[in-house]
Order: sequence, then structure tokens, then C-alpha cells
Amino acid sequence: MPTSNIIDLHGLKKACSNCSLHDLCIPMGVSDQELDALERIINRRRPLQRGEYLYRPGDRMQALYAVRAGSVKTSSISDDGLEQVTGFHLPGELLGLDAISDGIHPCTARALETTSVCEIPYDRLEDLAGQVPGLQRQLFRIMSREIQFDEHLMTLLGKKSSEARLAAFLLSLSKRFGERGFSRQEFNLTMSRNDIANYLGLAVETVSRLFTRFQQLGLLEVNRKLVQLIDMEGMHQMAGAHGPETLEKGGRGG
Amino acid sequence: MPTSNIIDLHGLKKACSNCSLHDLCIPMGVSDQELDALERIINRRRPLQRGEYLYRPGDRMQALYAVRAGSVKTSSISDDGLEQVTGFHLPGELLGLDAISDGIHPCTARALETTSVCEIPYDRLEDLAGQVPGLQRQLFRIMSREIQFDEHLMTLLGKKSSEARLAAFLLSLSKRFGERGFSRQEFNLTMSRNDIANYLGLAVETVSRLFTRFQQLGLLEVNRKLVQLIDMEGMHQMAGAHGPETLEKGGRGG
DNA sequence: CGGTCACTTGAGGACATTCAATGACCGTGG
DNA sequence: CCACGGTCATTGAATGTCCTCAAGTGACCG
Repeated sequence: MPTSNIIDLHGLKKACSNCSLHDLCIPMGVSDQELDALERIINRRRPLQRGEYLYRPGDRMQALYAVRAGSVKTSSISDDGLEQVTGFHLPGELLGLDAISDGIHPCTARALETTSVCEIPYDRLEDLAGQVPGLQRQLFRIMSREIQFDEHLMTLLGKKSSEARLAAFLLSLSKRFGERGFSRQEFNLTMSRNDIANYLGLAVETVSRLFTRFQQLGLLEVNRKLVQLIDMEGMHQMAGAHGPETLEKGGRGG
Repeated sequence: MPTSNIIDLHGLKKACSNCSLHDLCIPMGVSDQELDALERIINRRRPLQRGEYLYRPGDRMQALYAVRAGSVKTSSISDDGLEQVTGFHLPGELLGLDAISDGIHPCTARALETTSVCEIPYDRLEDLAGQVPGLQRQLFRIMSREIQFDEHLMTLLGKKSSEARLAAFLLSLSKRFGERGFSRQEFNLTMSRNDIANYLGLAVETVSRLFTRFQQLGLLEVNRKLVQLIDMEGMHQMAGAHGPETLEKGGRGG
């Protein structure tokens, strides 16, 4: 029977089998027997408080991390010394994939709220992937999905309309929350307006104005951190828009 | 003994061992014995002519492709039906990584010039990676590097300055050409101005104006497709710039 | 209750886009 | 060989979006 270094911390029997994120996280597509082996190498860490670092640029990459609860922001420092937010990570998502190539973390990972993560020692994961084809395949898939997501994001940043960016961002959050069993319509923005703006390549003021504008248009209700999406259809149209000639000129669907 | 379907096309003994891209492409970090196994699964394809498709969105992903000579553009169609260029791929670079997760190509790959590629059947590659730890590790590294590159690109698109984007783009090309044994200072832009603009999230006219501006500033010489980088130092400064207050106002190095 | 911080709102300006026209290059066909 | 039409690239002028700067409001905390 498996050694139980992962267990006592939170009184859970298994790290993965019982996890509600089972079908989002690494285990997806891995058979039950294979899952045992994976569970044996996963460590749990004490929850991180808001603002605590999971890793920083230059840190040796010793493990990947799966968000279990809470949310994490990753960011890096560009040449000019300014922060650039590269992603927000919700439960079931894997962090640290960009560090595999050099063995050094190129970016910062910081908890946006009280957050718990599973720690997966990378060398052991690599070994295991060599023995368990299903796991190897799943890892390739996860990394591929990440690449696909980034390409999608590039498309978003390439579009110049600020409305499309924020709308797409909110819809992305909505979808991901939904997949995790939370409400698609109503959720909390755990990141600051500043972070959102930075991530989307906009100014804070623009983001703020867009929220009010969206509210006036009846697309959503926003109160501080809480967002309620009202008109999903309209939101999707907004996210599809690319040019300046798209707002309130009457919908030319595109 | 290995079937030799890869050989006769161009009279080469081996697909990888003799390849000048040996230390850029997959084989890097894979031992000589292991290399044999890899070579055995690689197919060569007849060269693609300019404009020919390597794959299109919706195509089943059956293989990854390594560019051997020439260059390839990848792009996808966004919601609004407009093309979005997601990358330019030079010799030694791998295509199709974004298709692994779904088994379907999400984007288009099209030759920018006469181009030859190595075809690597994915199911066989996956099998082989399970048997050859060095290969598995290398594949993880390659995908990780791709993710890192995309993050860097996001940072670029987040910066609003158009100069920084074009400068960074040219420097990226320069670096990659240099790594492949070509000149770092002088190279051909195989893609159209339109493609560059699309890739960088700018208008064609802006790119055109920037080329003339850079030329006036003595940063480069450009003639049609041919680019000569003159002042690399200045180019780097330009690429590091982020705000509007960076050009010809005297360098506040940042 | 006063302080700090994050967010919101307003006014002005800069950069990039859009529209429009000219110019260079290429293949075709006379 | 030269004329022709097409595509691609460049250049100019005007509009617009988003940014910057600045002030104001509200929440949270000691």
C-alpha cells in the first residue's frame, strides 16, 4: 500500500482519486491503477496566503504545481523592468510548464487568495511518464493545450479593440469556472483591475471604463470584485468584435 | 534493418545525423544510439512550393513536422473570420505541437517559400518517447520552450509601442537565423508586410512606416525583402522601449 | 475616525488606424 | 521588346481609440 506522506495534512485518503478536479487535472485519461503511482509522488503543501510566492524568477524548477483551490497569478519582468502578467490559474490547472526547458523558473507565481496546491516533483514525474504511457500522453496533451491557449491569447492581444479583450477575458473565466463546478454567470475576480489591465495590455482606467460601459449596455452587473454576466450572447458578440466600428453602431454581426 | 523510405529522395544516408540542424531540432540531447531509432520513423516529403499547405484547420494530426529548409507560416481564423498569424517557423523548428491535445490541427501551416520538411508520425514518436527517456525529456523541453516563447510574445503584444514590437521581431529573426548558421545582420523577410503586421497586431501601413523610420534613424537598411541590421545596440534599446516617450527624445535607457 | 489603497470618472493629447492615392515589381500577352 | 493589369509596398492626411495626467469617491483597517 502507498506510503502516505500526502495524506495526513488534510485527512484525505488520496490526493487525486477523490479530488473534484480529477477530470481536469493530470489524472484525466489515466487509468485507476496508473493513478496510484501518480498519487504516490504528489505532495501537498500548506495553503498559501494571499501574496505569498510559489516560486520566483531564477528559482530552480523542482516541481510542477497543480492548483487545488484558490487562484494564482504568474508574471514576469520585461526588459524595461515592468511587470507583465502572463496568466491567471484556477483549480485544476498546472503551473511551471514554462520552466521545464531550462530547469529555471522564468516567471513569478503568486497566490491571489488563500490557495492550496499539489506539488509534483518533476524528476519523478518524468520517470513515471516513461513507465506509464497514459501519463506521458496526458502530459503531452496538457502542454499542447497550453500552447493552443497561448495562441488564442495572442489572437486576442492582436485584435486592437479593448472591448473584445475584456469580453473574451470574462468569457474565458466564466467557462473555466463553469468547468470547475462554479457558476458561469456569477463569480469573483480574485485579481485586481491592475492585473487584468496588465494581462490584457490595457490601462487600468480603460478596464474600469469598460466595466461601466458593459454595465450600461446591460451585458453584466459588477460590484467591486463580484461579476454577474447577464447577456452572454451580447458578450460573445463583443468578444468577436475586432475593429473600432463595432460598438453601439448596431450589430453588423461580422 | 530499417526500411529506407527516407533516403533515396535526396540521396542522404541519414535524416538526422548529417543534418546541420542536428543541435536545434529534436535530436539535441539524444544519444547516438537513440538517434537511430528516431531516424527510422522520420519520413521526408517532397519540397513544398510557396503557398502550398502543410495542413489546414480541422485536418487530423497524424504527424509533427520539422522544418528542414525554407520557412512556414502558421495562422488561424478568429471568430470574426479574419486571419491571425500565430508564427513563422525557420529551419530546425517543430510544427504541429498545438494539435496534440485534440488530435486536430487548430491552425493552418503554409509554406512561405520553397520549403522541405521532415514528417514525424506522432503515434510512433509517442511510442518511441516511452522507450527512450532522452527523447521524452527532449520533447518536454521543446514544448516547454514553445510555451516560454509564447509568453514572451504576449509580453511583446502587451507593450503598446509599435516600434518595440517590430524591433523585437527583427531581433528574434536575426537571432534565429544566426543560430542556424545564416547571417545575423542580413537576411530575407520571406513573409509579406501584411503577415508581419498581422503577427504583431499592427496595420500594414504602420509596419511600412516603421521600416522607413528605422532606416532614417540608421538602425537598418531595408530594400524590398532584404533587411540589413546596422545598429544592433540601438535596435535592442528600441525593443526594450514600452511607452510613447521613448523615441528620439534621447534615451532614457529604462 | 483619519489614513491608505484600489477603483472610478473626467479632460486632453498622442499614437496608430483608416481611407485614399501613388509607386515599384512581376507575370502575361501583344 | 514594350505595354498592360495585378499585387504588394509606400506615402500622405484625417479620424479615432486608448493612454496619460489628475482629481474624486468609496472600501477597508488600524
